[in-house]
Amino acid sequence: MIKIYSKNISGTWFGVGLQDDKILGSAFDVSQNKVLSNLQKKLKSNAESQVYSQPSDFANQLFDFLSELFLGTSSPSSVDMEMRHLPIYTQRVLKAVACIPVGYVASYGAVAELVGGNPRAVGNVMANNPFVPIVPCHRVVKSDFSLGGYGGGLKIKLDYLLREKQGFQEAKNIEFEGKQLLVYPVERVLSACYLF
DNA sequence: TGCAAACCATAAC
DNA sequence: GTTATGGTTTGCA
Repeated sequence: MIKIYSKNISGTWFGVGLQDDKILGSAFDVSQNKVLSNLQKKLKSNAESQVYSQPSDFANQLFDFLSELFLGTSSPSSVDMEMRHLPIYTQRVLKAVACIPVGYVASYGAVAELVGGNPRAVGNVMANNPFVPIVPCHRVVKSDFSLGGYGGGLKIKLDYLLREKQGFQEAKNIEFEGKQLLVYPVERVLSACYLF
């Protein structure tokens, strides 16, 4: 049985789907209904789910973590995400994107080079990301540093990146499964945005 | 700039 | 099996 919880933290609704204390999916939105329907859509469709009005202790811990992620004050650390039911490729993309640090962005193409496949395939995974914002899909942008797309709308994506701005200057490499991924400071995206 | 074509994993039929 | 669909990229006019 999948347990679904939701909670409002300073104006934003967060939701999680849990199974045996592992996260099956998470979401956020300004509307509670949207969070819930979003979540139901993303969870394993075969299993039954139940929506609870009061968060469990464990769910509350997660919500605190989610809101820190949302504010840009925490890194996507090691929460137990249940993704074994997802296609292998999807899992690889999600794990790779989870490695992009706060304050940096990577392009769809760069991620594709890292895990195989092509940029559109990466975009597809992002579009169906079950673990927002734990897997920071907002940190994946187009190769020309324009935003690309975002499930909740581009404004949400931009706001997110603004909050995460750290003042980094240089691009750097991060490591994933022995390979390198080149990530750029968020500022690169923002300066591209201010042009219009 | 703008457009067309290639790209490739998924989900839906 | 086959097809349609992208949160892309690249090249070329």
